[in-house]
Formats: sequence, structure tokens, C-alpha cells
Amino acid sequence: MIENINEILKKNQLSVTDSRRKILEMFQHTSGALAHADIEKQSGTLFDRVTIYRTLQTFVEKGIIHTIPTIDNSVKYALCKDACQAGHHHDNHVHFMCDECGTTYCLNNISIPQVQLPEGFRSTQTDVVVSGICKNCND
Amino acid sequence: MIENINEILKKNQLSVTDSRRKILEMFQHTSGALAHADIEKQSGTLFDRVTIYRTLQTFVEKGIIHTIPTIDNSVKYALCKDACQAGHHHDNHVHFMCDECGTTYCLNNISIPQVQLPEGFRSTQTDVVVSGICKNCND
DNA sequence: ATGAGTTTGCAACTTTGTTGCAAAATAAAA
DNA sequence: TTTTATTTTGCAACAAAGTTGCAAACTCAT
Ligand SMILES: [Mn+2]
Ligand SMILES: [Mn+2]
Ligand SMILES: [Zn+2]
Ligand SMILES: [Zn+2]
Repeated sequence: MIENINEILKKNQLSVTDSRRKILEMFQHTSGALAHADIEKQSGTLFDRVTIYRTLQTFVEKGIIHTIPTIDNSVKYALCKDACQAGHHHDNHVHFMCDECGTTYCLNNISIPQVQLPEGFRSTQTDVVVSGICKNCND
Repeated sequence: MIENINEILKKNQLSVTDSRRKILEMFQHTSGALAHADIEKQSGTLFDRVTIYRTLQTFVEKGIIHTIPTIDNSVKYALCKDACQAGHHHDNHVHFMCDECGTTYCLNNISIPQVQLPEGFRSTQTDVVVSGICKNCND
């Protein structure tokens, strides 16, 4: 797994540093999405707030993670599963936010439905965010 | 139109004040959505930043306006067209954000498509945000 | 017109995010 | 392995966004 992380960083022409390894590891070890605050909490005093901001930004630019729009307008991030490239993301899946536990899921197998737009509107991207009760909280 | 505004406020058991009238008027006079910053700019020194926050919050609670999730995670608001009630919104329409002019539209006639969820997930709300080029910018 | 109740503006504060720069760490070259 | 060039980090200072308490101003019912 650690090997894997180094490979991912190198493959994206990023020098391998402590903070990048740790943060990437956090994403691999969680099923849902992470907010900046989550990472800050989990890492304690390990690295600076600013470093987290910059690392997340770098990962998004490289296509390693993607941002997720949320109803409460907080910023969440999750690993890209698809073959996302630097500058071009292809995360065309539905996201789910649980009202009870707060977890945000990437539903990688549920693809975005086609939306019929009015005359004159051209779409380049469609985001779908479903909220409700997740599998865990339903049992 | 002014009459209308007073009626809306009274119908929602809100006392009629300058700031509430002006802010509601702004929403009626715009085709798209408004952010807190837009209102602050348009109103200049007319009323305090804090008043705008509180007014927007009140309007959302009363079902007069609704929030819109955005890709850049900024908070936008627009008038409720449907019969939204205090505590329960029914704005089941698609939202469109123009990459060029930045306008956010409520596509009130385009209804939210049904999304097939995995076993165990129960949905209570679905938000769809389409981005691209709007009618105005396409011509 | 009066008074109870609501709303507003101000000030002070917290939280979130950004920027410049020197020190430290990494990767490449010798 | 040692040296050097490049990148990344932490710190400090700052800017933007949002919250809270409270006294003064306003609204509305009597
Ligand atoms: Mn995702
Ligand atoms: Mn809308
Ligand atoms: Zn849950
Ligand atoms: Zn446009």
C-alpha cells in the first residue's frame, strides 16, 4: 500500500513528501469523502494548515482527487477512481450525502442521468448530489 | 409589485422592514440567483452586512428563497416559485451555472431525473447542477 | 400615542482561506 | 557520497466570510 502511494505521486511528477504521503493515505483509508477540517483533525499538529490547503489543491490539479459540491456548501474531496488526468477530470458519478452520519459517498457505478436543457443552453458538466439515509444508517 | 412584496412578508408573519423589502425586491428584479456579496454590492451602505445574513436566513426558513449548491462552493439564493412552506422546500428543479457570465438560473420547468440508488440507500432530496454556456452567452 | 416585542447596526470575535518569504527537504548532478 | 538546484514547508501576516451579544431604533397591535 505504501509502495502504491509513492507510485501514484511519482506517476504524477510530484516529489514524495511526508505530508503528501499521509494525506493520500487518509483518502485511501476512508470509504467516503474528506473535508479540509477532517484532515486537519486527523493529522493533529503533524503539518501546517497551509500545507493541507496546498496539498489538496495540487492533488485536484493532478487529477488524484476531485471536489464534490454539497448542499451545505462545504468543500469535500474524494479519490478519483476513473482515469482522471491533470487538468481533465472524468468523475461522472452521483454523490450521496447521509443526513444522519454525514458521510459523503462516491457512487462510482451510478452514472449521471441525461438532462434535457432549454433551447440555447449548452452543458459541459452535470453534478448530481443525492441526500438521504445511507446503507449503514438504514440497517 | 411593491404591494406584492408587503403581502409576501405579511403572509409569512414577518414584520415589514426596509431591508427585507429591498432585498426581496432585488430577488424579484433579477432573473438569476444572488449571492450574499451581490446583495452587499447592490445595496452599498444602505444596510449592514449582518442584516443581510440574517435576512437571507429568515427568508430561507420561511420558504421565500432557497439555497443553490454550486461547484465552486459559494452560497447562492433564488426565489422559490413552488409552494414552499416554512421548514419544507419543494424546489425540485435543475439549476444551471454559466461558465462565461457566471449567472445561475433556476430551470423551473426542468424537473429532477430519477436516480437509481444502490441497495440500502434511501433518498430524501436530489440536487442537479448543470454548468456550461447559457442562452445569452451562446447567441 | 403608548408600550411590548422585533429588528437593526455596531463592535468584537471566530473560522476559513490566501500570500510572501526564509528554512528545510527532496531530487538531480557531480 | 557529497554537492547543488529545485521544490516544498512552516511561519507570520493578512483578507474574506460568517457569528454573537447588546443597546438603540423600529414595527405593529392596543
Ligand atoms: Mn466522487
Ligand atoms: Mn432554484
Ligand atoms: Zn449514514
Ligand atoms: Zn451566460
